[in-house]
Amino acid sequence: MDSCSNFSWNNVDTSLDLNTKPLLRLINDHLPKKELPTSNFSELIRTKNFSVKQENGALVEELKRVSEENKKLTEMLTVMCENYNSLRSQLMDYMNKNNNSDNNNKESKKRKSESSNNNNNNNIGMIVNNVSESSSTDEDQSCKKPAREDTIKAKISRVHYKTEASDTSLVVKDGYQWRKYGQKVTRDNPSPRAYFKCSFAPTCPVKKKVQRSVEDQSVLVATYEGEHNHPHPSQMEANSGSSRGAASTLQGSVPCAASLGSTGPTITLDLTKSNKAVTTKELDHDHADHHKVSKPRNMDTPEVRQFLVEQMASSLTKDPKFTAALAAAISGRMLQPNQTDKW
DNA sequence: CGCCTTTGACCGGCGC
DNA sequence: GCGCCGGTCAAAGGCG
Repeated sequence: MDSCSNFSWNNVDTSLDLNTKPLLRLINDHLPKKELPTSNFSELIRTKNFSVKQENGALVEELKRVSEENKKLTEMLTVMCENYNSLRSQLMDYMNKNNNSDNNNKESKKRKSESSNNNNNNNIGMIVNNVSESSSTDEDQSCKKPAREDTIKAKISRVHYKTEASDTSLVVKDGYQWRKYGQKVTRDNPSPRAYFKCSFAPTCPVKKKVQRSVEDQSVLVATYEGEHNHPHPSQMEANSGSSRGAASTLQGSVPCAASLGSTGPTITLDLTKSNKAVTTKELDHDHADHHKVSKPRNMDTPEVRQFLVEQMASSLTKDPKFTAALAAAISGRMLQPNQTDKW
């Protein structure tokens, strides 16, 4: 959240303007009309004067009541906006403190064994601090992950993959080729954690850990460490003459999508359908060199479209600029009902 | 035969 | 120093 998201509701006229115009129209409709024949005016005065005055008075009273209600609502909105701003500032302070403490923890806890791997990632220059609701286990471990002193921590991104609950494998089809080198049952999570290295290792230092979420067993939490120093397999194939440009668009975006959101890198991919649609057998027919690579053949499927739409919607809703602009637009619409035809 | 997964052993950091 | 724990290694076996 940056200054752009510092949307000040106080700058917006929170007056609700509760349909006072229709009310005035209603009053005018009940008021004596100019075109009344003057000859009948005195008679009309006698017959209708009392009822009109009575109705007029009632409408004026209602107008006063609505105005008071409008004022109260405006005050309530003002209070809410003030509370919102104060809460937001408190949240910002809290997050800043957490980030500082996390960085301190990461620097204090270090293991020698992986320092060399991190050397290869210094050029990445991107630290991802995840605030994920379903990955407290990894959260704790991320504090223990190695971080070289006076160097930038390796890029760590976490991706949530939605899979079928019946799918017991810890295979995440992210398009890259992985070699499993270990599996452990951790203390905080009864589900085993699988350790993968990129098949291009030791050239490529990227590792990933895959573990089912404690809260939702159908969600696979994949934690990526480092960044691939080689092209995405689908991109390699595209470069080598394969005419599947759309495939690289999607698949290459998966690891990178973690940095899409400005508020947090964690994304969730629903692979429930794609798991059925894409099998390794299909891929074997295409390229034996990448026989375990997940590679959707038809990138124009409804699932892919939905995924792209969700990704775009997710990135938009996570963008504070967008939400602020949306809030301002809605406020403007509420305050300017005459311009509704422009929507 | 080569590559992969499995799985028990081992390593190293950390807390007590 | 010891035990716990997460992470890694490497031998054995499976598979195409």
